[in-house]
Amino acid sequence: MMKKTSMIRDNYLFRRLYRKGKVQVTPCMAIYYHRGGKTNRLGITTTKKIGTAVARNRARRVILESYRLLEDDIPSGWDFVIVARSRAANEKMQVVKAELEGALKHLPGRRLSTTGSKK
RNA sequence: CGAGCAAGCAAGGAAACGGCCGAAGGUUUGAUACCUUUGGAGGAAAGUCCGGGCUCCACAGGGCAGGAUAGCUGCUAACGGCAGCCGAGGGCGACCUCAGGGCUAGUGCAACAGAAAAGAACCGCUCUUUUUCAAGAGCAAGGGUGAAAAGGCGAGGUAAGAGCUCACCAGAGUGCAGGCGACUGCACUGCUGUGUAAACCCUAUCCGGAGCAACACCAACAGGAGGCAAUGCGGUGGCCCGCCGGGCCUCCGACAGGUGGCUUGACGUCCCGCGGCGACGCAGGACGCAGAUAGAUCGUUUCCAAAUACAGAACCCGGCUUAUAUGCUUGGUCGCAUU
RNA sequence: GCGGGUAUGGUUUAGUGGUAGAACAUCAGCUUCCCAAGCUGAGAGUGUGGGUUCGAUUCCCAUUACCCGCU
Repeated sequence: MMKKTSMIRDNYLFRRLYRKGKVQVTPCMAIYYHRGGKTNRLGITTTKKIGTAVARNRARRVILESYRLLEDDIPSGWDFVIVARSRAANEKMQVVKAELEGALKHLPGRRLSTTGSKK
């Protein structure tokens, strides 16, 4: 069933992902991902560049909801940090969800094959 | 009907499915997880410009320095806020705006132009002497400069002039009357060197410092090197005193987790009564009550013509300022038309 | 959340009420066969909106943007 999304809260985890993780960039966000524990963990960063507190809250909510709807289809064992870009606050939730889905489609293939070549 | 003025309100709603945070209750567990019920952002939550509560430092003490305010009377816990009134300015008017004390306490500044920017005389005017040039005396009306020129304007007066005299006007002083007061009215006195205090300053009143990352508690921790020192160091803040504490500073290293504070309070909304022009005060009743800690109110679909602006509590409250789509309400004013 | 600061030509900066100055850069001319360097000259600026004042970069208020410190 729907289980609770576990969140990344500690700063050192964010720093590790920024340093060691791989990046996938879409118009609305930048996704950092790295191998983690048994369950998937998610962190969301909304910087002041996005806008006011209302815009930051909306970007965070939209990304969290997109992730929540896709969570069952994502292979486990990854940590994610999603950095919202300035368009995320204005887009509808379906757009963000489609972008996230498209970006994470690479994950299983990347996990099976050992090729680390970036596109 | 048009234009304009003032005051005020709302700040989407409904349904279905799914999701987030808190509280209470229940089941369960080694941690916890699940279920039910219930509550869950704003008029500015914003900017942090003022004021207060609260906490710690001596329950806050003395002095200096510094800062804030600036018509009067009140309201308030307090205020730089608000109300009423006074004065000045603007508008035909409804009404609006004003840091609105003191340059006859002192000091300073007033570029350029101009004779002169504060106890003024360049061009001038008049009289006397003199053939003339010029010299002496008197005057401040006229000229031009400037943002500002020695009260304004007219008449009398004079050698020429001048508040020298007079009427009106502006200001100042004195007296009387009214008002709690700011101030207003009347009379008298020729009393009249400008502006600037958002220049220094003076006067009056007020202000101790820091801020919930305050502060308190629990858990954990490891110390080493160098330097200074009882006329010293810290609490304590710009300085001195006073009080309290007890060695202090620099570098390297280690730790850097949790709980409380945390929301019931000068509380808000509605109804009603009394006092007050009003701000507001007093009294009664009913209802309501976010408390997170990477930080919660949303996502999708449908309907309502459309629902979209500015924007998200972070210790709390009273103001101010700034941003704001759309839709309304009420009361004055002016103009036109009709009766 | 709390506290503090800055804004001046394209860039780095002076300027304590009276015409806003300098350096580098840009442009034009001279010099050179050409370029560079050098010399001469020109253009270009007070974040925004109000207020005080005769007059504001300067003083006061508001606002915008940016920067810094405190876990």
